[in-house]
Amino acid sequence: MNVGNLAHPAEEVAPKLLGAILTHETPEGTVSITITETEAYSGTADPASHAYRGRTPRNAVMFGPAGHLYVYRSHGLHWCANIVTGADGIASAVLIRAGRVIEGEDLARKRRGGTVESPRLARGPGNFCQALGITAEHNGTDLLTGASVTLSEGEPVPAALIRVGPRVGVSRAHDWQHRFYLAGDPTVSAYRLSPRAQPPAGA
DNA sequence: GTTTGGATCTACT
DNA sequence: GTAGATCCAAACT
Repeated sequence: MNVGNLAHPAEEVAPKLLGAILTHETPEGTVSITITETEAYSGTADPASHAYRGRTPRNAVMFGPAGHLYVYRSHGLHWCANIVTGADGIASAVLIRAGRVIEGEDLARKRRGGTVESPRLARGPGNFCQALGITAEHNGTDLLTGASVTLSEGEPVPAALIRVGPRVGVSRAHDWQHRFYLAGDPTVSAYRLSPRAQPPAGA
């Protein structure tokens, strides 16, 4: 994974991020997680995107250059991490929904409370951030300039294992085929639709 | 200044 | 399966 690859629309970058590795180095230790599930939030035309209503102080990072980390708090409790993609000025980002811990599992489990099964350590956006130790202070971090959080290329993922599906947990445009995940991976959650999601037409 | 809604997760029934 | 926890930011009056 490199800057060139990231400077494309989120829906193009999202599948390429599968198999990539996010590493967070802290005084406590290092945790590395292979990304197994992503979701694309594509510009101001996406009703579910934070950038839908234009640039605001909170989502300003999304409008910046690719390769930065956009962290925000959801429901007052959880942190969600996005990797900003697209050219500078284009609000495009990929939400990291799930991953598999490949290094520092003990530390990740400790952050999650100590009694979490391995496949669950980084399952779900909030849990992913918790396991990796991502908080608001990492918002705006440049993943490509040697900060504590870095993005690196993992083992190539067979294209046949990459699946596309509707987005989960969003209240609008949840049927956009912008969710990408590795087929059969135990760390990928089979989440229900958001309670606020609009029911399918005709249901 | 006030209100409302949200890209979630966990626990309990 | 269902409800609750819990905080911030954007939009509106």
